[in-house]
Amino acid sequence: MNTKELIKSKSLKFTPARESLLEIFEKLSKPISYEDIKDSISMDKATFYRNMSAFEKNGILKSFESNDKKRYYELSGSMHAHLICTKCNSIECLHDIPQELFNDPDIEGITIHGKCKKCKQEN
Amino acid sequence: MNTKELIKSKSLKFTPARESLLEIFEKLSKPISYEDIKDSISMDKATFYRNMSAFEKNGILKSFESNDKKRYYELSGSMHAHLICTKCNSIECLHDIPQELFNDPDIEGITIHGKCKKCKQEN
DNA sequence: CTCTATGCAAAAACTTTGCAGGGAT
DNA sequence: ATCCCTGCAAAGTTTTTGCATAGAG
Repeated sequence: MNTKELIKSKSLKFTPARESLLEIFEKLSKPISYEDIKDSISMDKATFYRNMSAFEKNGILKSFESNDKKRYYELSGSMHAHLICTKCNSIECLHDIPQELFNDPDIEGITIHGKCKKCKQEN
Repeated sequence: MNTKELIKSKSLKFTPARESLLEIFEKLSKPISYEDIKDSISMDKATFYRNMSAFEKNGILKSFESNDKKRYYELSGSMHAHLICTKCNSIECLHDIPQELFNDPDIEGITIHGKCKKCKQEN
């Protein structure tokens, strides 16, 4: 299903703003905050957040709050854990976390707090 | 080590504000936000946050950002995971998480996202 | 044509900072 | 007496809301 079909399948209107947002999410495939992409999208922050909200409500995206007080959004497809660096606040997707953990239907997400590779070296 | 000794061991001044804060943390032993206790402490929010910061810098407390955009603080003693409810944002300490996970010195904290007991029933 | 989406500006929610006065050691 | 701590008010940061206009279906 392409971007247009995905959007229309949720009875949402297909607009340039929404198309560009989903393309960015598919291309980067990592959690993204408004701050991360505000310079590469040409839309007001209200539009960004309202679309995030619409996408999340329709199951296209999921989101979480990081340690830097920003909300991060990502496509809701793959189940994986996140590592949030306790020093630099960077976010890394952990695709090699024991998949059994996610077999528990009660677990919707896992976040590990620790140092990222870069900050670990600098210690 | 009592409250006074703990504070002085960090070369911090022992004040009524700090004493009452640590007593609350010891009594409740769960993650606490400013909102949670603002009515039961008689101190300005600036004092609360500045003391949280001082305690955290000295290893007395640790903190994390929850899904409700509030920062939660707790005593840094025990290693346990947290369950943050994806529906009501309540926070629960999970003391029965496989302790092996915490043997990895790189793991400083674990957060599980899912429904709390109460919200699970209501589904 | 109708209803949703967008931009702009203002508000909201939580935390931090500046400054002057007060208190611990 | 010296610094650190505190309260108050103002500013900072991120996200949300109100309202008028534009655009999708």
